[in-house]
Amino acid sequence: MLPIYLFRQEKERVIEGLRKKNFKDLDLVEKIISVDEQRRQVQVESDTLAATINTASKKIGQLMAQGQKAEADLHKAEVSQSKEKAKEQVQRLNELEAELNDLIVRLPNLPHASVPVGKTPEENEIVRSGGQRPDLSAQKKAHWDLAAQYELIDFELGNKITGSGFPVYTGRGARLQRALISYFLDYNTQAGYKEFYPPYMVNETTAYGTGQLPDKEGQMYHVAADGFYLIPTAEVPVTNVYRDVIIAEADLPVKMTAYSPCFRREAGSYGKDVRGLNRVHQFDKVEIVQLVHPEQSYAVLEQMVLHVEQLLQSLGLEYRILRLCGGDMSFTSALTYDFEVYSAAQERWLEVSSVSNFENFQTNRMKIRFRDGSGKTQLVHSLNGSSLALPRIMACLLENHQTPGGIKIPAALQPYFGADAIA
RNA sequence: GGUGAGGUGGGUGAGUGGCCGAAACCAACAGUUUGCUAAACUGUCGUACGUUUAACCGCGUACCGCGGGUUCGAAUCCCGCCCUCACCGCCA
Repeated sequence: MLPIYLFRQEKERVIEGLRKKNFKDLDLVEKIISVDEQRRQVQVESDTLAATINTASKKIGQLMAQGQKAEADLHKAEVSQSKEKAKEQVQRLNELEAELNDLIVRLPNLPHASVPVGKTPEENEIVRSGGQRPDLSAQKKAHWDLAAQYELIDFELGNKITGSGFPVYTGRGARLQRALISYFLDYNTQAGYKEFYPPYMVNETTAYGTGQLPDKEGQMYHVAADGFYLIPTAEVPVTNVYRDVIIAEADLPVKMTAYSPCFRREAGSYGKDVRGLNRVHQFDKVEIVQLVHPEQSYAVLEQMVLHVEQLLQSLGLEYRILRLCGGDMSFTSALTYDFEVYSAAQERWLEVSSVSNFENFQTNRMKIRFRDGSGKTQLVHSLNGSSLALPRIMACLLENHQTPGGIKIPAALQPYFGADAIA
């Protein structure tokens, strides 16, 4: 959520940013400013009254100690009266604070200056592309056909055991999953990311911290009996590692990576583009997260993009990098780069990674701070990205590296997979 | 699931109604001393909101797991909840 000082000091910038993000309800900004003013006014009154009660109470204590009971009783009566009023004010203050919070939480993050203006995915900006489009003139099968042919993934079995969107990987398909996870994690730890193996269920506070709650409640699986949520991405538990922590400036940047399965209900997205591995309810992903000094976050974002790009290159896949336009960005992001890989058999681009700078939008909520040179606490900036999401990578590996004689495995993966082809 | 113990500042831990935002020790930071390091000594050392300010300082308020209650006054007493630890039971 946006820090309140932005509204007081940079109202115009807030409005301009919201507009770029295609946010409609701009009246909220004025409402927030007005509620904030009320809140401060009430706090001044409330604090003043509390101060007089506190001094009076101390006075009573002294009088009692001196045995001046009658005098003390006089003050007691006074305090009793003020107390009721004080209670009302505290209640009013709490109401205003809650109202303010409810309002601010509804506003998305402000986009960075480099974010293109636009409303739809068509208006995203292609930053660059790379890799080679394969020649599939000899054979061009979609990944679900290849998966069936080599018995790598059993979608029907997933239906039987759980339901649609829960594929079962078998044999060399399962092995390839494991190989990808290990490869990605090793690649990240070699770049200095500390590996985490987080819980796959989180409590409400944690889900709130990264912004899944209160809005995206319907997107997560909920374990009602215990009040837990299945994580939609490792970003949720991993970023929350530092919730309520003041990090020493010398310890920045904090670099973390984690593999986890991701659970997404994908409510409302049935029917379209869901064939095979294109969209599933449970999938695997390796995530990278960084907590950095505010002045460094955009340089770090570029580093992370390069990091993911090189990983993609090592898999021999054709890719392109998009800078998302204001209307297509996520609620929490200030700048997002999407990575898409070309699915040669389906002849379409599939998103396999999304790398974002959230600035202090997440850390404001989670109170992740550092102490700067002058001893003051400041919010750090948080960033994250996928490196990478497995199902679509798997789909593109199968499709793009297929030959009539089998599926070639990229050299970087071979040590993990234990063979150079699936034949 | 059962029984018991407990949640206090970065850590250990004292504090059973006012002199407590909180002792002491450790850690950390700054300085003195020192050929360097270490040791010793001195000092600083929670967070948030508000107020004021160019900014600091200062001042006010709140916070001793969370939420209520009693009282003029609560870390301290009462009630509810959450969590942690130990042991037993069950189990991978």
